[in-house]
Amino acid sequence: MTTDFGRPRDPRIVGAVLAATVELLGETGYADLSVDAIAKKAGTSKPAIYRRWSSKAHLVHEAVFPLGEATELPDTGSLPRDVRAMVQRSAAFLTTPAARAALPGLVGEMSADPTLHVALLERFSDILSRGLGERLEAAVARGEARPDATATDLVEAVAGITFFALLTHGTALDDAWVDRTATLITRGIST
Amino acid sequence: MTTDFGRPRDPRIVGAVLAATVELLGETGYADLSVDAIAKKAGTSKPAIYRRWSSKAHLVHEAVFPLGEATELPDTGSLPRDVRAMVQRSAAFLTTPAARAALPGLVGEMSADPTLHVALLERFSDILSRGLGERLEAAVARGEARPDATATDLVEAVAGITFFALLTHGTALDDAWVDRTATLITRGIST
Amino acid sequence: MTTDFGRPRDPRIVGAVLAATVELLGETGYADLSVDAIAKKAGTSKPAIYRRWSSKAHLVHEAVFPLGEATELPDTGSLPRDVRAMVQRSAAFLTTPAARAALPGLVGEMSADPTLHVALLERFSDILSRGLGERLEAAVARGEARPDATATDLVEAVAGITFFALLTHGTALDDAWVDRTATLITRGIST
Amino acid sequence: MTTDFGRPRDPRIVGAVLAATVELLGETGYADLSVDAIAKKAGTSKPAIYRRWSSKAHLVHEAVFPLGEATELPDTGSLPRDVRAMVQRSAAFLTTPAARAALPGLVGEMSADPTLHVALLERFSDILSRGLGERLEAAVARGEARPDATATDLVEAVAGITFFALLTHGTALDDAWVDRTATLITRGIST
DNA sequence: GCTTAAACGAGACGGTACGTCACGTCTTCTA
DNA sequence: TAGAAGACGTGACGTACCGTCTCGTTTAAGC
Repeated sequence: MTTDFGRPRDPRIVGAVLAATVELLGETGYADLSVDAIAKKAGTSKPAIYRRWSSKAHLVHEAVFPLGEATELPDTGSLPRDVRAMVQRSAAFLTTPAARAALPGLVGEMSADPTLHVALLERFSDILSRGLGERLEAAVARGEARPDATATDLVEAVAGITFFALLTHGTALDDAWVDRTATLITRGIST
Repeated sequence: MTTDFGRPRDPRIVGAVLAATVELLGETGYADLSVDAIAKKAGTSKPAIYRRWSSKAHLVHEAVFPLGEATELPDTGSLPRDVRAMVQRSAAFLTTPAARAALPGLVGEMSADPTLHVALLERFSDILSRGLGERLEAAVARGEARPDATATDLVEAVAGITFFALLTHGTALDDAWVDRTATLITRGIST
Repeated sequence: MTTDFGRPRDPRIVGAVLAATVELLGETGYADLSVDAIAKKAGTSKPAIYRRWSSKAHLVHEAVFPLGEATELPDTGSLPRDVRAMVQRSAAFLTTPAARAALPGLVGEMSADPTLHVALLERFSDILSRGLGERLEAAVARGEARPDATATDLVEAVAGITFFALLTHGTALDDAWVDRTATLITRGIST
Repeated sequence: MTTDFGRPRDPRIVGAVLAATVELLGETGYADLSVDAIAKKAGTSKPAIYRRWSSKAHLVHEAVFPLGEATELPDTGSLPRDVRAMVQRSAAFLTTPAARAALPGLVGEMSADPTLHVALLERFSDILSRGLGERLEAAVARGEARPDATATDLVEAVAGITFFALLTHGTALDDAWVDRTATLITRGIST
């Protein structure tokens, strides 16, 4: 319940802090990322940051997975192509330097902070599965997918495999990997 | 590079510390787990612990994923049954109270400590994929699996999906989940 | 080089910490004095202490030999009385429970920390020899003291003998001791 | 109560350890002197050291102030010369590199260890005041010293002033200092 | 020559304190 | 009231040294 009185918040601070966070994540990793350092790099102060985000984890979460990142997945009219697009987006999305550095740390803090847990999963599924339900239903109607395949399972498969691959492979996830993974999942839910 | 000289390490300490770690993980979670508390509960001292493990993360990793946990997966002679057994083991294994509490934290520290990264992945793949290569080749020979399906892909699918499900679902992973997931993966690598 | 920005240091902490230090010194001695215990007793924290003093020794030094303890020695107009007053003060000063407990330990740390060395000597000579030079010159002018007697020698004699007596005698230094010592030193620098 | 059985103690160890202690004291000072380092430098082990000395302080005490160091002070037949000899010896004795490094530390541990307290004072007075009583009586008989001057006072003066000078001056105590100090003390106890 | 027992080196042990770090909050002054 | 600055309490970190103990090995004296 913000009041209309008093000095308004400096609108540039949000952007500067998010940018500084992304930069520092790329340079030093999540563990060595201190709020003091972010504040310094953003040219602002710790209280200004905590006025906007309730914890370091929430800040990082928003910096790495910005709102409005996701658009509706293009409807290709074919299940295999749809799945491939999903895997593609998932991989592209998690292999940003900042995401690579931040994700494990965020996951680590999820268990301690239910708020973050919820926020992170929502953001995730928003990005990954926007409009997925209808598309899957259509595929089932076309006879391409099994009727018992759920959107949840599909997201679980795409996100889980991508995340694990991220932890395992030192390298980026190339097109060959995307192809193989998309094939596996597509067949997994096909009739 | 152990010497034969000097007082030998007290053989009871390793066990007591690992047990204390598992207990405390169940009680308090990874973030609130202090080495002092472990030492106290195990009836030993912080230096004695740091003589054996190079960091808290290494200790937890060994406590939660004990060596020799894994045995060869039973060869059922059928790919679907083999995959189901894998998923079953993977789920059973990660839903221990200690594992649930520790895994996110460990993953978080992996990025900061390459040593831990290696150790964790080795432990993981040892437990999950012991003898998997041969089994997959046999399945290919029987015409049950696609020739281009690799053991790595399989492990990635099983471990990734399980891990992600663990983060997502608050509850345990029941038989129905195991069935659905095993089906998805089996079809995914089938001919 | 104090800034005018930021939250100012809580002015009560310095006093509370110094008082707690003196109390604990009386109770437990220098060796068993921990910074944690001081912080607890003073109702503050270790970092707050280390913000103000660079080491335990510096803190103890300031607690035991507070600034402003010394006032100008009363000018009695007679060398014997002046010297007796000095010895008196020196003895009173070093036989405080806190001083008895702390001095040997501080002396022990002087060799390791040049900063402390300087600080301790300055504090000492400030307390003992404030205004001593003029008094000695006057005594020389009156023919009571030898012209070659220096203030340094006088301080060395008073402080050294007192300190050594403190180490040697278990008991306090009584008036008889003060008399004997003052006599020795007075004669020592007399014509 | 040592038995005659068993392997006899290696006679070279005592010497090697004392020598190593003196060397290390000169190099690193008392605070940075660890028993491990002494053992290593002496080519022996910690238990072998603790078999011979009950603590680090006792070892250092014996290393720095070896028994049999003192001989009877030469009887010059004149109080001034006797006192000068005493001051001379006291200064020579405490300005060894090892003594300079060790003394403050030892004094610091005296308060915590009564055994050491006694041992140190005995060693000190043995070295400084061997045969002093008779000499002082003779001086009194000759009318050179006041009848109420005690040997204790004399030792206190010599040792105290020297010790304090040691702490204060960075430099060695030269002949001029010895002269001035001897004069002060001699007059102090003269008729 | 065999036995015995203590000394030996190496190094692990419990204990305890050290000084440092980052968190998220709070308090001052200034704009 | 927001902002920068920076101190606050909390609580854990990993390290260091103490003096003791436990190994397996060596060394002499006594039988």
